[in-house]
Amino acid sequence: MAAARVRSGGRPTLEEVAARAGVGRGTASRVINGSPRVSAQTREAVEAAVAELGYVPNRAARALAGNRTDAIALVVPESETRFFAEPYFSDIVRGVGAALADTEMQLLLTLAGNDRERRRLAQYLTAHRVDGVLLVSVHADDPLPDLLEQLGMPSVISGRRHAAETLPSVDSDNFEGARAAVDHFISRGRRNIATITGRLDVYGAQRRLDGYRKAIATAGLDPDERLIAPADFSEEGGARAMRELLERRPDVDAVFAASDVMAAGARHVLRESGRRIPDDVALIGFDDSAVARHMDPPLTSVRQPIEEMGRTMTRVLLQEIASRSSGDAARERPRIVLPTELVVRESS
Amino acid sequence: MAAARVRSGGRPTLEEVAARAGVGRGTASRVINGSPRVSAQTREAVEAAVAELGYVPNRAARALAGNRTDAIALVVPESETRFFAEPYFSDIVRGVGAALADTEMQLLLTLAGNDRERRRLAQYLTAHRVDGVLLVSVHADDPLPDLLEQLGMPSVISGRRHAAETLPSVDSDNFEGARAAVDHFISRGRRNIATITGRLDVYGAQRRLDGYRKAIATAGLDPDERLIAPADFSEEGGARAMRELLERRPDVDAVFAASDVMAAGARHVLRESGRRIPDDVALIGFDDSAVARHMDPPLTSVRQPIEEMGRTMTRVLLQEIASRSSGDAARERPRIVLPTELVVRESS
DNA sequence: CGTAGGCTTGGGAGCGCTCCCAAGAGTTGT
DNA sequence: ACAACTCTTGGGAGCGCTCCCAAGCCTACG
Repeated sequence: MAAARVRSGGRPTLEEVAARAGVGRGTASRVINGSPRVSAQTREAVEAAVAELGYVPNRAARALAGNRTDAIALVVPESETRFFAEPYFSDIVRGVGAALADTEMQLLLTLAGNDRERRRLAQYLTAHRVDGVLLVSVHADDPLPDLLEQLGMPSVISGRRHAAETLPSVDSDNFEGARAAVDHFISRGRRNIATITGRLDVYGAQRRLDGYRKAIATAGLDPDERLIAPADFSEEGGARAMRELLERRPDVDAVFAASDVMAAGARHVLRESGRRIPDDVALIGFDDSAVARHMDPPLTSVRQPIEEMGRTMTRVLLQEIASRSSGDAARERPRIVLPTELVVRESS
Repeated sequence: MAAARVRSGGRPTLEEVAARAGVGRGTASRVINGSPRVSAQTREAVEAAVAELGYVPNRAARALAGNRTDAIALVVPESETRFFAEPYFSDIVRGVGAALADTEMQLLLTLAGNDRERRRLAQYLTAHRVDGVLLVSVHADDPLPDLLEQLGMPSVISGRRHAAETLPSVDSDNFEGARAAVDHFISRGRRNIATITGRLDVYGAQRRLDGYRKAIATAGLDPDERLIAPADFSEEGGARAMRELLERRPDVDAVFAASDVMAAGARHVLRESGRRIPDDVALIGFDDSAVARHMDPPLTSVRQPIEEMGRTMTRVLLQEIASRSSGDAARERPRIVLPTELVVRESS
């Protein structure tokens, strides 16, 4: 009878498991936490009791007694949720989820708005709510990372804020991705290669521009600054930048846009100007999002391993947490860069 | 000095706040939880102490003592994460986040895989991990909803499993959305209107088909079953269905696809067959996703208020939780349906 | 045969908070 | 002047678990 398994409305406690197994509370705890200091026989008895009672440890009690929460937070800037909506968000989450699957860790999702809110957030996160924090899509002047660092909260950042990032970070190889895109143009005979950049206060956007420049220089092409149009990652910004480009260098025959969405804006302007893609102007984007696959013609794009970034960030964070609690104070701060990949479609 | 604010490595406790304010622990607790049974003067003193010490209540202790967690879980079927990736996931999350913003509630993200995993999940969720559950994108035969219901866990489901949904639910008006799409075709003079359906074991897909049928019937058009092609929400399925349609009724002049992704597949086939959109065949999708905006030509689509669904689900859940704890056992199960909207673009 | 040391084991203390009872203070009514 | 209430307040008990100390048993060694 099911009723025999539970006391009045409650779920079984450790105490009950211990009683059922005929051992003490401490011993039962040891078994459940996988301590080696238990005899095989006792372990079996406790495990049987756990199974029979359907015992699941009470997280709150554990957290209170053990001074940890077995939870990590994924902090997403609210303003950019839509912006990064595309596959980004769900892919990151899938990666994080995968890395957490075999763990007891829970994932807390936190949408943080403005800077004031983020400052308060640091307080809350530190007040024993989570064991660690995953920071996604952080701006150069975000106060949160530094606050968390000061408060001693294990944290990992996706991308970086700048070249000298102090937090453990997991980034994709924006530089090489951009370079591969431009090299691809060059290998197909393009010579007047332009780029539309993202907001250059975002480190990744800067790196993409660096990669573009490097490829142009390596190929011995003329590094004309008029071929570089700054934008802001938006479709409209991409369109505007493309118009400038056409005006300054009507002979442009290839455009590397630092995001698929900007490429979509550029495509629109190119069409309006009567140019064919890829015949007259080749086009490459960045992100390999759904937009790229469904564009007409399908857009060649630089793929970032988003899901793997999520997985890697999580692994790094778990290590960070583990090393923190085992007292190795002076751990190396990992700074991981994952490779990007050029997905060639019909726009180039 | 910052060090003066904290004891050896720890954060301030209620006890310390009480001492600082010169009151008892119970009184401090009352102030922090907004009980009215405190004098204005005392309240002020405690609030000052809270501010000075930067006190933040310890969640674990609260959860343990209060037998609640102040957290709700958002359960997302892992297999469909990619499928529903589009705006869906992030929009739902944004809605949920917005509804939770003024609350102390935390959002737990749970990716659940297969049925076995979901069964275990019910155990875990019930073991005092969360106060309530938000179920997103649930199949008709998912064991989780019933389990949660049996276990007495407050839950809200997005969409429904079938017409006789027993859980509180928030759905969009699939029926009217489909009807509006078909009416739009009719008002523009289309007569041979086909539909590509989603998996019909998904209630929403069934309702979209019902709406299509209703519109056809109301307009007095010939309800030819050959104009109905079943698919599975995938791009490839959409393409296959479109091929069948063209074979059975080459004179088709309008297609309502039950998802944008299927519409993209259909578009491909229509192009291949030499038909122009919308001149020869008009096309409407469902979801109003990024794919729709970037398709060529931009796709007319039925927009669902996803973010609002997230917000509403959350509100309903919070009410459910509140009523549960205040003991109104026999509460009405809300079943909310939010309106959809036809976003007209160039494909129709 | 005595003692040191290794394994297991039981259970006390305590994590920080909420709940609730009882006591003190102040009011009102008779 | 006293009983009957109401409003505040303090603090004990206890939520379920982990940590850790001490005790009980054995085995091994001098």
